[in-house]
Amino acid sequence: MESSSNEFLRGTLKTIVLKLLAEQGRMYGYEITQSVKERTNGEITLTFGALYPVLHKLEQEGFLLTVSEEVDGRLRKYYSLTPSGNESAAQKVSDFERFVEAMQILLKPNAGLSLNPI
Amino acid sequence: MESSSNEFLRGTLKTIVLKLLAEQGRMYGYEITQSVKERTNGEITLTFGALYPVLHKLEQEGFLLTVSEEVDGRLRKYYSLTPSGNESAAQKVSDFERFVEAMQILLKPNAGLSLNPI
DNA sequence: TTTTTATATATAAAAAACTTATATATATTT
DNA sequence: AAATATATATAAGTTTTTTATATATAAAAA
Repeated sequence: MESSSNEFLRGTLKTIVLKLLAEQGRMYGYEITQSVKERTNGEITLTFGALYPVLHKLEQEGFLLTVSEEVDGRLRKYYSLTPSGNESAAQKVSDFERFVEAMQILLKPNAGLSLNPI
Repeated sequence: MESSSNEFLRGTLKTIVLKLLAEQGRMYGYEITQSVKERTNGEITLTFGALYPVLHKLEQEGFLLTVSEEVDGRLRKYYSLTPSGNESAAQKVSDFERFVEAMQILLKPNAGLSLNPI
């Protein structure tokens, strides 16, 4: 099964959200999912069930501010970073880069691996 | 708090274990934790509470075989890959590489980020 | 000689994260 | 009129991971 959902996404959701907001200034939930999908050509897909709890948690932690606006009769909730949210964004991105470097050490091509052995 | 434990490790545990076994042939649990710690200079640390359930799950799924051996009066449980475990290892490593590429698109340096703003 | 550290596996309880399903509602397209 | 796209959100359930605990031997240090 495992659907199209990516197991590696676990633990990176906050990082993605913080970084996008740092870059874009403000975004609403639906916009975040669409942006991630488009920019990664569908490779990474955020589900609403995962995204909204993360947004609420980040807000609780003091990393996000929200402003609700009515657009075309629908309510939109814009999220933007607080100063500590901005710090956290930069920190998490650099933490992720370090983690990936460590993973590359472990996963670099070596003996023993072959997807299609003869 | 968040200890030394890495949030990004979530979702990559199976991949690490499968890849190490693909490379080393066979390893025991303790050896896996030590190997990961040494090779990543302490950047990635696997806890036993996380590792053993993963090993047992991979065994259940038919990816691992175990052989117990007594060494110096202590019991050691060696894990090695089945053919499908070997396939899974290669698959997961390449899935991870794809995921990282997608993440790099999202996290690449752009406007809005500064860890130490003036 | 006793305690601590290193080696070695494992489970249980609890917390956290994530998936899947569901609810609600408007606007646009077919 | 129905389906699709836009928009936010919660609840139930599952999975994953953390933290704590249990057990045991060997070697090193105090």
